[in-house]
Amino acid sequence: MAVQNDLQLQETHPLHYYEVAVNRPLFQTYTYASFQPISLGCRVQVKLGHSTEVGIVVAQSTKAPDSDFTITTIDKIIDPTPILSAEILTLCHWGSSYYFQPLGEFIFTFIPNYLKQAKLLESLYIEAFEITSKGKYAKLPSQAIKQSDALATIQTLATTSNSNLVAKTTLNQHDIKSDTLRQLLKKELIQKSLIPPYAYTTAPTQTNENSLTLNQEQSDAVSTVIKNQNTFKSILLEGVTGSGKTEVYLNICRHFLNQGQQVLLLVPEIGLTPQLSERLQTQLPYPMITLHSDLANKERASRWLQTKHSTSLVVIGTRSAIACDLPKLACIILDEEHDSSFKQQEGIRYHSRSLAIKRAQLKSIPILLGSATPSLETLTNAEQGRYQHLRLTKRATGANLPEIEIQDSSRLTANQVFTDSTSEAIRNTLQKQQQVLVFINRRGFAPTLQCSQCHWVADCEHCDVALTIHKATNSLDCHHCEHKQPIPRRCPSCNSPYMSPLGFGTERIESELIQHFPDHPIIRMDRDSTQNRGSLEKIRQTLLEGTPCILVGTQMVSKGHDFPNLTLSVVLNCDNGLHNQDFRSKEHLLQNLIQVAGRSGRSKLQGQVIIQTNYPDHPLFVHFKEQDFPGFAKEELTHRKKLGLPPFHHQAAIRMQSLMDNQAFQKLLSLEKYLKDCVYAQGNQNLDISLTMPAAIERKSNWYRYLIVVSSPSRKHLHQYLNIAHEYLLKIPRTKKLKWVIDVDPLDT
DNA sequence: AGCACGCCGACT
DNA sequence: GTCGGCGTGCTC
Repeated sequence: MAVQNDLQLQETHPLHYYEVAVNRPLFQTYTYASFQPISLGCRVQVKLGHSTEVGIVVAQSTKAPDSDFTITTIDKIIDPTPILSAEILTLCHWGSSYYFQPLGEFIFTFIPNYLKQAKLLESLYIEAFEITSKGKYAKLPSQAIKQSDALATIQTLATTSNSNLVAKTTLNQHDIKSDTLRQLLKKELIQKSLIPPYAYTTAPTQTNENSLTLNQEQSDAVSTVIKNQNTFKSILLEGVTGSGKTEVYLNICRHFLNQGQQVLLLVPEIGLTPQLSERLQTQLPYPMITLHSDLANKERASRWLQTKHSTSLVVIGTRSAIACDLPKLACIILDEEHDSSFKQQEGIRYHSRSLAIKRAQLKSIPILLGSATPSLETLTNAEQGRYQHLRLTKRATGANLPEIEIQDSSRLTANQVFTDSTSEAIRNTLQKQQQVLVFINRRGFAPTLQCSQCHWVADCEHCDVALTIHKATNSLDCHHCEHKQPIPRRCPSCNSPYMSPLGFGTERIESELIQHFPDHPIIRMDRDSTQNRGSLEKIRQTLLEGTPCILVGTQMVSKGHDFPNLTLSVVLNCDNGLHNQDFRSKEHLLQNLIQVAGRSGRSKLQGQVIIQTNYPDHPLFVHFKEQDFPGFAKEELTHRKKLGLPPFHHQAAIRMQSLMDNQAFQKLLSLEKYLKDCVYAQGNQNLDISLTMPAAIERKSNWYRYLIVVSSPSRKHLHQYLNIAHEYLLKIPRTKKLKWVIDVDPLDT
């Protein structure tokens, strides 16, 4: 072992060794030397291979490396103070090994893009001062008026704000000169830190504490969480739509904030509506930070760095906010815990719910999982006593359950959208000056373009899917890759001019509605219509005004919004959720339907829900009509238990894809054989290894995709075998033509 | 993931 | 003879 730099000059300084993780798919960390001690969690710049990388110091090396390679020194220490706390580092270590993701990449998924470069945060950080313990009781000579004034000012500002740290700019505004501060620093009466600017914490605003009085169930929920203060405890809050979960969250937040502590509120991707943050903001006289995906880079970084500097703080964020630094974290709340957007499906795969629970455990704090329709995993955890199960059974707002009607759509012709009775209901609602929601989980005009003569269908040339017709752009778009093409005039197969759209998407529903209800505004809300910044907000404002109108949209309409004058929800085309091969599709469909139903009649007005289906007798609708999610869950769980499916068996998918159709399949086959041999050799009956099979869409962007599903009732056994599989996979290099990934707790197999 | 190295085939 | 495509292996 040798150190590259000149040791002679540095001899008096001890050499430190650190493990550094970089943002690359490497399943190990690398050891670097430093003449200066560095805190764990700081960013550093290091040479790796032939390039320069930003890395995170994740550990102190326990031993000086004994092999014969040359250790290089760290080029530069980027951060004066860690950007990741020890707690977050521990969480990332756990997550990285639980999910079989490279530590560096895992850590970097939580770091804002702005901080992924080596740029020092000079533009972001500002100087701040706080009084030292020595400074608190210091007696200054009577002629040092400026210094004692300065101390007094810092003291006052510190007590009126929520932090001991007072920004230098603030002090300058109070006529305190830099020179005075320097003298106080020299006497160690104050100390200096670099902190991110405070501009992004919303200042405590006007208090509006005339909160609604809670009913018994609600206040029980609040007190259960408070009672478990400083204890690791998972609590499921199962509250029917409108039962006032938000009030519960609010009161929990208020309690902990009053104590000068912090609360982390995680919400689904599109659930982070201004509505929710406004509500919390006006009800809690404390600062709040929201972290969502479409913030400008710099602003996001600024907010992210800010969270650790403010006591009495609520952070509201999506998935990745689980790893923001909150030293005074007292409680985690995971709203809509069943929502699948908490699971990252691309790139680094992890589930925020699992990380949140792990974090609560590491920190010994309670975690509240809220939902009207809990995931069967969470329900089972509650059932088996691992989580406490609380229920909110009463609609707190006083609104009644919506009237639910299942309409048989099997006799409609191919070009008919609504049954007569549905049209009638829409007309009536508009006549009553109320609003209608039409929900269809498919964007575009129609999902297929077909030749009426020879039944040729326009398929994507890169994927095994049909192209979607988009009238707005007058093109055929693939929803699985970037491919777009013009709509052909004639059939490329038989030259017939009769090409017709098959099926319905939001665009087509919109145009149908415009024909049928020309006197009312039709508003479309899907990914295509909300691409511009602010367009979502504009739609929301229109709906809040209460003008009678029809809102047509995908999934995105069903989350988080609260429009008091919306009284009718119509659900179209949910039938593939009934018969999908994915075992979770029924669970997800019912969760979705109940959520959509919850959109109508949220105020005093009676709500109404119409489902149009070709299978009106499907048992799922019986549960839906009675809003009986627990009943459904019970049946479904019996079924899952019988089949050895989650949550009774834990699963992992080993996914492999290649640009050549055979490669990934062949390599997976040999892994399958290897794993089966291992299981056989050890005589383990506790593990099930599936056959190598094609993914639901076998070819996507020209990648041929296959998977093996490994499952076991024992988490320990599953991971034991995943470790074996992982060892094997590490010998198969991931190249430009072949990729693999282990997907622990997959949501789609 | 980058990047270099090295092996092969093509082309002034 | 050399330019460059791509498969392979390494990064403290």
